[in-house]
Amino acid sequence: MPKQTFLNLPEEKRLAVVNAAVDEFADYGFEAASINRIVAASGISKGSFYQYFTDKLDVFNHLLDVIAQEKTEFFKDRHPPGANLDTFQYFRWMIKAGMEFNTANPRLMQAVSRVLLGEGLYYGRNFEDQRLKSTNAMRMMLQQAIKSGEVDPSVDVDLAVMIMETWSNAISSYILNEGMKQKDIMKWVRSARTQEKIDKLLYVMEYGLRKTESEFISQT
Amino acid sequence: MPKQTFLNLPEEKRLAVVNAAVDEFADYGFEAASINRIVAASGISKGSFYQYFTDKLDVFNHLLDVIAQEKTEFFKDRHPPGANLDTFQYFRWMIKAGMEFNTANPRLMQAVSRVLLGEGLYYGRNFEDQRLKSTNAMRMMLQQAIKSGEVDPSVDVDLAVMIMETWSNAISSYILNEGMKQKDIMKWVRSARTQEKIDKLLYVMEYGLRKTESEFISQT
Amino acid sequence: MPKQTFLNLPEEKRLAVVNAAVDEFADYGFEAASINRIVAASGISKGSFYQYFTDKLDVFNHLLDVIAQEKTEFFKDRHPPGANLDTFQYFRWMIKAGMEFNTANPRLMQAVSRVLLGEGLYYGRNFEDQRLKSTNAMRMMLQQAIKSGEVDPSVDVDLAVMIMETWSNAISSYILNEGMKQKDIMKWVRSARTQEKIDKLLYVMEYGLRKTESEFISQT
Amino acid sequence: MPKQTFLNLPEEKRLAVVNAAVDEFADYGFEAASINRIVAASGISKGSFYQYFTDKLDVFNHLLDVIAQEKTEFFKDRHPPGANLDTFQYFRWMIKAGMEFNTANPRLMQAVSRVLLGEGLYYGRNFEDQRLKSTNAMRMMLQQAIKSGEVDPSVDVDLAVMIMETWSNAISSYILNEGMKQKDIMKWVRSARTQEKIDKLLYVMEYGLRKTESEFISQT
DNA sequence: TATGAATGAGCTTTCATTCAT
DNA sequence: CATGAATGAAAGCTCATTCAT
Repeated sequence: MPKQTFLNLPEEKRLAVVNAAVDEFADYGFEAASINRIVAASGISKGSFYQYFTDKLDVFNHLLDVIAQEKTEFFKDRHPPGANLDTFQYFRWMIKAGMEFNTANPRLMQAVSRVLLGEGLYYGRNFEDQRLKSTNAMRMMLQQAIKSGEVDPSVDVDLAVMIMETWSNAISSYILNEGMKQKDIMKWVRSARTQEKIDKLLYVMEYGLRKTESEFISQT
Repeated sequence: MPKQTFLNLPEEKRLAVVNAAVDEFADYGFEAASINRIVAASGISKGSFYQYFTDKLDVFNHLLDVIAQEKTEFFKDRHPPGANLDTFQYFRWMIKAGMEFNTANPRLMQAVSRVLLGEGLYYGRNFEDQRLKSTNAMRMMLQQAIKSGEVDPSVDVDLAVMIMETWSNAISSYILNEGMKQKDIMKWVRSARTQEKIDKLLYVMEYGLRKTESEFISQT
Repeated sequence: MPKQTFLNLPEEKRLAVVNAAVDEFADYGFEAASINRIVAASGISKGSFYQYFTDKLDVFNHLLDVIAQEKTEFFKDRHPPGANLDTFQYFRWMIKAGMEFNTANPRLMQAVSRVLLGEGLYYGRNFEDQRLKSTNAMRMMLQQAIKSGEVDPSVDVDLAVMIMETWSNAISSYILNEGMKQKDIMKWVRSARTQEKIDKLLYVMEYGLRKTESEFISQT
Repeated sequence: MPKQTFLNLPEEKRLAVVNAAVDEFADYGFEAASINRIVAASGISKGSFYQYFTDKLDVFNHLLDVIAQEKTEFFKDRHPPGANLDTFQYFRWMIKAGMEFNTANPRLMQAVSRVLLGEGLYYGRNFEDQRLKSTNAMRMMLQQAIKSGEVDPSVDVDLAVMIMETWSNAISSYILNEGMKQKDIMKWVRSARTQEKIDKLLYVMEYGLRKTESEFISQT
């Protein structure tokens, strides 16, 4: 939650700061990120930094806000292909849309996921809210699917969420790690070969879960 | 590879240093870990530290050695239950044994996995060897299983390895993150509820992969 | 090239830093010079030092700049006595003016020449430019003298430059080393006895070179 | 003056220490030379070092002793070519013999001359004795030449010695600096081109002094 | 509101020297 | 005699943060 002074800034300046922060967190992680380097790269003064943000965590939190805004913008005109998707079809669409989003903002997502997943902050002190928000979405998605009869009500929702979360994170990491090595990440992601690999990964999860729906993930 | 001076140390002192390093890396990650704090916590002088190790990376590498030693010791009397395990049964045993090992050395594993997985070092500059060694073991396990007819030869080995690696890391993280919140981690891991959760996770992967053997992960 | 922050400093403070650096380099040479001692002697904080300069080499480079400025100032009102000097008369004037300059800034010159000549930096990695600029000036002086017919064209320019450089350095060292032992260095330099000694040294070079023009330093 | 324990050492070990010290002083100068590196390179223990020498200065002093010994050995079978050399012929022979000596022990001479000339120790606190011994030799050479009628008694002996010292140092530096860049320093020194250059340098001095003998360096 | 100089604690690393074995 | 572990001071340098302008 940056201070109002930052939000009043002209967009150009604000973007310079955000980009510098993204590069810094992507390259160094949270603990090793240097405010000195961020202000040097943004072209703002050190004094200004402390009038925009209270500390390092505050800048990082702003990146989460930026993602939220970008996501809203990104998904404004993007809807699931049809209304009769079952839960797995919907999840598959969600993952692929997420991939597109990551691909459109690779450094931003790299920065944030490095910190959240990599540095343990995700499961740690801060950001628990952030994570709960995300898993709650999945949980609600599943619960609604159960309610509407799409999914077997005996499924252990918590466990299914954990699997989906793991799967989603793994695919994200794969895209960002491998993709950053490519010349044209967008082209690489959309290539038949990459899409096929992702498809297979999703099928593994889907059939694993389908099988388990009745036999293994039933409540006990 | 710490210097000989360290290896000559009385065990008590050596353990003090290792424990301090474990705590430091577990709490701060690699980049933010402070040698100052390590020496303060070990009760050795800063000069001594640099007679034991060449630098921060050297201490960390020693933790990997310690794990290797502990693993050798741990698995000395622990063998797969029976000789006729199929690959998935073997992987299940491997994961469970790994869980037991992690549970016996939670801080050590937390420190190392935080750095390797979390800080991008694993997929980055250093430690690529370390990772390849681990994935190669899985790949060989699968290949041998295919050769011996246990597993459908149409399986895409690379993809299956990636899934197993993801699964294995996810379970490790789950155990370490959730387990560290418990009063008695050992009791928690061995509880029926936790074991059941892990079983289910493994079944999801197993049935996902089995199904895919013929239909999805076939070579194209 | 110190940072702008240093150049913005009030003169008093800037001089304190420069003087401290001069003393440090004069007393310890480049490698053994301690930034800790410089900041202690200047009364600035260690943090400030690194806001003024990037590193030790940067401070030292600034001393070269200071010399350049001082020289400009010093030679503003000092011109060769007459227009019809032959090359040796000009070189003699140059050396004597240089002596006066050294005498006016003895510690500064001592610091710089100790590092440049003494520590091998002059002939080594850094500062090669600095040296070439100086020898090139001598070379051009000679070449122009040859072109204008003042000096025998058969003179080996490179060798003559080497001699003049050696001579010039030797006289500088003599003045600085012997002069620093005197109570009043200015008085000592201007004394008839010292001036006579310098004159004789210069005559030795001059007659040596004149003689060699035709017989010894001819191109072969 | 190393302790007796060092002198009792087997030659092999003694040489290892001397060579390590030579390399260290040649590469880093006196102030920046590291005893740590010397002991590491010699293969002796740090404790032993302090049983051989009292401190850094002590090792360096030993190098001067080594030079003295080597010189004695070197000049045992080397005598001036004939008995009727005038002073300048003798000086010329001396310089050339010195060059041969330097060429035979380039690193040793480089180490010592870097420290003595370069680091100001020569003219500074220590080593004044060393320098006086060397200039006294020249002074006696000149005085004896005057006494025997070879040289004009009106020569200012002090000044002539200063010139010869400067010349000698300059030639030494030239040989060591340029020579170390060559593949085969011995071959380079003995090449016609190098010898000619040295000859010319010496002629400049010689004719300069001869001219001055009667006219400029006469006592006043 | 913007600035950027100032700061001292902290960083990793190397140092010369001692001393118990 | 030989050893090498131990040590604290000091090295060069970066840090997050404050505050007067």
